[in-house]
Amino acid sequence: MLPLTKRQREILDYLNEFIQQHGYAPSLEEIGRRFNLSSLATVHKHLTNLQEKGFIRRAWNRSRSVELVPTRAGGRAVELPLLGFVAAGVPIEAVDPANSETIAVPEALIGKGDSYVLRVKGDSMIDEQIRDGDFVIVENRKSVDNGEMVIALLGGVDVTLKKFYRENGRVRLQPANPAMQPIMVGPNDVEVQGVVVGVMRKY
Amino acid sequence: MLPLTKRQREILDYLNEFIQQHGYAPSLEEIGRRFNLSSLATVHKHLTNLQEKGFIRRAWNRSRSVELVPTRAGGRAVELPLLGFVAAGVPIEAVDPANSETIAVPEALIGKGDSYVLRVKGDSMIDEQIRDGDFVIVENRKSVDNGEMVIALLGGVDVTLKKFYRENGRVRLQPANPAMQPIMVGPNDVEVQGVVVGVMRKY
DNA sequence: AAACTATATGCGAACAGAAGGCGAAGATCA
DNA sequence: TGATCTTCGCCTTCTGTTCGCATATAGTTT
Repeated sequence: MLPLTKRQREILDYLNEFIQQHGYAPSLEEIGRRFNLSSLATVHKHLTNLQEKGFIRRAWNRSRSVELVPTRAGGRAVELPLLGFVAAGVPIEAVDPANSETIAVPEALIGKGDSYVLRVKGDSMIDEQIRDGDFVIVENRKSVDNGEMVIALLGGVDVTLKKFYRENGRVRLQPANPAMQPIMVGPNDVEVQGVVVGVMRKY
Repeated sequence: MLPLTKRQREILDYLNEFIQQHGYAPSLEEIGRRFNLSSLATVHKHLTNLQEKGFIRRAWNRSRSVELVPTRAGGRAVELPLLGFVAAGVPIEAVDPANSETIAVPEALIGKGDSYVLRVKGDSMIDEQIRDGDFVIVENRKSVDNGEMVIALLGGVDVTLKKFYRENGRVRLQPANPAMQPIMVGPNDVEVQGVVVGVMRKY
């Protein structure tokens, strides 16, 4: 779908609005009146251009036969930084934040605060329906509720993806893979770097 | 994709912002004004460089024909229709397509053809890391490779989410839940309505 | 350190083609 | 028949392209 010029965009927007409002397309004369065009030829040429660029369809020589082609552009989404990988027991392979990649994430999947995205390496969370290669959206906050999935910094070194439980003054970090053991630590040995609020996967 | 200079980055960001805001690309003159460049030749050369480095596309000698090339992992997002629910053995609770909801999906998760989104009901695909409540992005195509996950129409009635295998001239529809049995049918009893190309989940 | 080279950045002017516009006449549809 | 769409020729304005020239800037070689 080719890019539009300013005028073409204005006209397309008008078509959109008109059809939305009336349920049928405007006539050439109506379009022309809206834009103070005295010649229908001008309007006709515009429609032809819009058609060639793939934004509308028209039946030949039919009144008000303009149809909008669904545009599938620009939803509400945010570009979040893709900071690197996370795996059980391995530090994040940090990417230089300056020229890091970003990835578009639907706003619906994002929490309130700052967020970023990590790519999952390995199957440590397989029983939580997170697999190798998935993108996890992480909200940057320290406060965690029991059972939430967190990015945890262990002893200042290892960064892992685990479920978080407070138990008798200690903290249990629970992998979701039956082949792996939970980790019990004191509350001071673990620092929560963020909470997983969403997951995306591409096949 | 080659690294950008400071100036090139500034200009690319401006293009991004302008297109986002107006729905069409700026003219050379507008770009020049924004950066206090008195010569269009300068702007033109910048665009040429951006194009050679692979960040934009341009049609030759066409007005406002700059297009942003989606970056590797990032890109933009698209509003796809949220058509309803899908579960094992229960038809899609179809929503009127005219005034259906939409949901923003990163372009990176979407296939080539038309796509839509369904919400998963039940845990029939739990072993494929798809759980109750997940959003699956479905590409609208009939051709399936072995092992792909499909939206299948059975006997013209039931719509289910299953993995698809061709075996000895028959078709096996495999749920990914050990508590459920695979379904064997003839190739004419099953119609593939689409292929799952992505998953999104919100906690 | 100095010389060199390639690239990026910048200017202004001349030019060519695309986009936008006009009016009139003809063609179709309902 | 009346409402609409199509086509044609011609014009103006907008916009992109090219050319020659000049100055930074960074990396390489001597």
